[in-house]
Amino acid sequence: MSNFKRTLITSALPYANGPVHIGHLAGVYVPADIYARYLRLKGEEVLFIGGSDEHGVPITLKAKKEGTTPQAIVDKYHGMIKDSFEKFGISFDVYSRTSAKIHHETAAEIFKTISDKGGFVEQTTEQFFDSEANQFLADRYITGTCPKCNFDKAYGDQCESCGTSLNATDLINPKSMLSGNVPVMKETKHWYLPLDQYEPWLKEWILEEHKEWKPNVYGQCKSWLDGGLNPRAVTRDLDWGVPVPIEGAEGKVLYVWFDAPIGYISATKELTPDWEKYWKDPETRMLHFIGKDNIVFHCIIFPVILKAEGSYILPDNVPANEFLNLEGDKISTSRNWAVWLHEYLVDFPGKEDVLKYTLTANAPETKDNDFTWKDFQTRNNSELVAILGNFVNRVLVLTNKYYEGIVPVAGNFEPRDEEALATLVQLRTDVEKALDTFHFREALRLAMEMARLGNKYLADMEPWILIKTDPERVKTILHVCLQITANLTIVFEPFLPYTMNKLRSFLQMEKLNWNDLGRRDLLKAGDRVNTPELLFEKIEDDAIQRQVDKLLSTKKANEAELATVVPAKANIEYDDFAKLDIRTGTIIAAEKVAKTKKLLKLTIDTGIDQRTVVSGIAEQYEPEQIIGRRVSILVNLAPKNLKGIESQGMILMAENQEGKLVFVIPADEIANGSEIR
RNA sequence: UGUGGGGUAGAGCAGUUGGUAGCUCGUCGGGCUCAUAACCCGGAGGUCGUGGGUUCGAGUCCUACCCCCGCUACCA
Repeated sequence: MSNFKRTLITSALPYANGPVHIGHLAGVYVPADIYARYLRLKGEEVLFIGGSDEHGVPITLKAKKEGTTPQAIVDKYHGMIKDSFEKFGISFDVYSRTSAKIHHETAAEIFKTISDKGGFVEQTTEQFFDSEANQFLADRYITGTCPKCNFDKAYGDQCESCGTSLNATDLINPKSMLSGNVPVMKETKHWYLPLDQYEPWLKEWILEEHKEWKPNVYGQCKSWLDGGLNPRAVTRDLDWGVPVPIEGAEGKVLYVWFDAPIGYISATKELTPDWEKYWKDPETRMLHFIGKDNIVFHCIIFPVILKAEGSYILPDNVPANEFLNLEGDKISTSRNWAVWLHEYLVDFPGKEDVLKYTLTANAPETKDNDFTWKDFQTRNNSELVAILGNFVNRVLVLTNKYYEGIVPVAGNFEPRDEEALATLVQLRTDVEKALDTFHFREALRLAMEMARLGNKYLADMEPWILIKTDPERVKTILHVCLQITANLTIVFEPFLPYTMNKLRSFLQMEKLNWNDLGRRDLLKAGDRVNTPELLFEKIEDDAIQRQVDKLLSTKKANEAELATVVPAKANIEYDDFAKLDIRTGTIIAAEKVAKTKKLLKLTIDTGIDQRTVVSGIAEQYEPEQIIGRRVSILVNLAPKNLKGIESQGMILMAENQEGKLVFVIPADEIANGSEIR
C-alpha cells in the first residue's frame, strides 16, 4: 500500500433516469467522500471522480413514455443529481456525464483499440425485433407464456412463476412490452468480449492476489469465476448511446455497461490533460466505490476491458457496500419509495452533515441495513447534539465564562490530564486503521469516542466546583478541554465538513492537517475563541412525523395506482368457456413445499375425489389458516409436475395489480363438486 | 433454479488467527448541575437461526437444514 504515489477514487455513476436518494449516498458517495477527504487531509495526492451514466434502454423508454427525447431526460436528471451532490458537499474533483463529447470519443477510442487488436468476437444471431417501435428487444422486454408451466406473464429471460430460465424464443405467444405487438425474428451482428479467455488471469488476479477484498466482493467474484465466464455482448441495437466506431456497425451503440465505467476515464480527461498519470502509472492506486449490484462490472468486466486495451492500470480494491432499505422496504425509484436528496435539502436545510452522519453510522457495510426516520432523529439528538455538540458547547461556555474567551495557560499536567491527552493519540491510530480498511462506521464511532472522552473528562474534573477552591487547576483543565475540542475539528473533518468549518470558526482556527491530530498544542494560551452558537440543533417529533406521513402518502398513492384495472382480453366463443370444468371444493390439507417461497401443496376435496394441487400462494397464506376453506377449482386442467409433486388442477384466485391474491368462493353454502359456469 | 452476503440483548450493529459474549440507542437506578432536560456512573436484558460433528474448549472450524436480502434478471 505504501508504494503508491497517488490515489484515484471512482464512485459509481448514478443512472440519470431519476434523482439521487439516500441509498446512493449511503452506499457509495458518502464513503467515497470520507475516504477522499481523509487522504487529502493527510496531504496525499487524490483524485475523486464522479459523473452521470446517461445511456441505456431504460432512459429511452422513459423518454418515450414522457413524450420527450432521451437527451432531455438526462439533462434534467444530470442537473438535479449534480446539484444534490454539490449541496451535500461530495467533494468530487470532477463530476462529468457520459453524453459528453469527450466521453463518446474516449469510449469509441477504447473500443476501437480493442477491436484493432482482435480483442472482440463478432457473432450474428437472430433476435426479436419490434417493427412498430423499430427496435430490437432485450429478453427482459418480451413477455409471453412459459412453455413449462403455462404462466402467461413469463419474461423472455425467465419465468417468475416456475423459476425456469428461458430464452425469449422459448416463449409461446411472445409479445413486445414496448408496443404489445408480436415481435419478429431478425438477424443482427454483435461484438462480444470473450470473458472466458480471461478466466485464468482473473482467477490469479482476484482470487490469489486480492484476498483482502471485502467478503461480499470476493465471494461474488469467486462465484462468477467458479461458474465459468461466457463471452458477453458489448454492443446493442439502439439509437441512444455511443455509436460503435466500426464499419458495418451502423445503428448500433456500445452496451451501457461497456461505456459507463469508461466514464471515469473521460471525466479524468475532462479535468486534466495530465490524466494518463492517474490511469496508466502503476504507482497510482485505483479504488472503485460502488454498490453490490455493480460488483461484477467493476471486478470482472471493466478490468477485462482495461486489460484488453492494454495500457491501463487495474483497481487495487473495490469496496462495495450492500443496500440500504427505507422503513423496512426496498428503496425504489419507480415506486417513489425513497428519501430524495433534493427534497431533504429543502426539508432539512443546513443539515447535510446530519444525514451523512446517520448514513455512515448505519452504513450497509456488511449487509443490507434499514434507514428509519426515528433512527435519524435519535442519532441527531442523542449523538450529534448530546455528545458532540454538547461537549463543544460546554467547553466554550466555560471558557467564555471564566476567561472571557481566552485560552488559559496550562499548569503542570496531572496523570489524569496526561491520560486524556494520550487517548487522543490512541484514537487517531484507531481511526486511521478503520479508515484505511474502509470501516467507515467504525471510524465514525471512534471519532465520536473523542467527544465522549471530553464529556467524561469534564464530568470527572468538575471545573465548575474547583473554580471556587482551586482556580489555577481549572485553567489546566479547560486548556486540556480546548485541545480536545481542537482535535475534534480534525478527526471529524472527513465526516462532517460543514460542521467542522463552523467549529473552526468558533475556535478561530485554520484548517489543519491530519498529521496534527493528537497534538496537545493546537491552541496556544492567549488565543481567543468566540462565543459559541449551537453546532447541532435538536430535531423535534413533528419534523420526523412529517417525513413519515410523506412516506405513508407515497404508499397510498402507489396503492391507488395499482388499483387500475387491466383491460379486457379478446372475446371468446361459449364453447371455449364450456371446455373448462370448474367445481366447488374444500381444502382439507395444506403444507409448504420445501425450498420454495411461493408454493403450497394442497389437498382438495372436489366432491368428485380428493386430489393434490400445488398452488403459488404461500407468500400470502399460511398452511394452517386455509385448511377448511372453500375454493373454486379447475379440475380438468392437465396434470403438471411442480417440484416433484403432481398438481391435478388449479385453484381459482382473484389477483389485483399488486399481486394480492384472494380465494374465489361460492357466496352461499353449496356441496363440493357443484359445477361453476 | 444457481450463486453471494447475512441471521449475536427491545432496536441497530461489532466480534480479527477457536480461549470469560461486546458497542450505540432504548430501558431501570444513582450522581452531577458547566452544558441543547444535555453529561457521568452502575444495573437489568443473550440457549450467538436450528440439529449434528471436530476439540480440553466453538459466535468463531466442519456438516445438514430453516429464514431474510441481493445478484442471476441494466435501481447504489
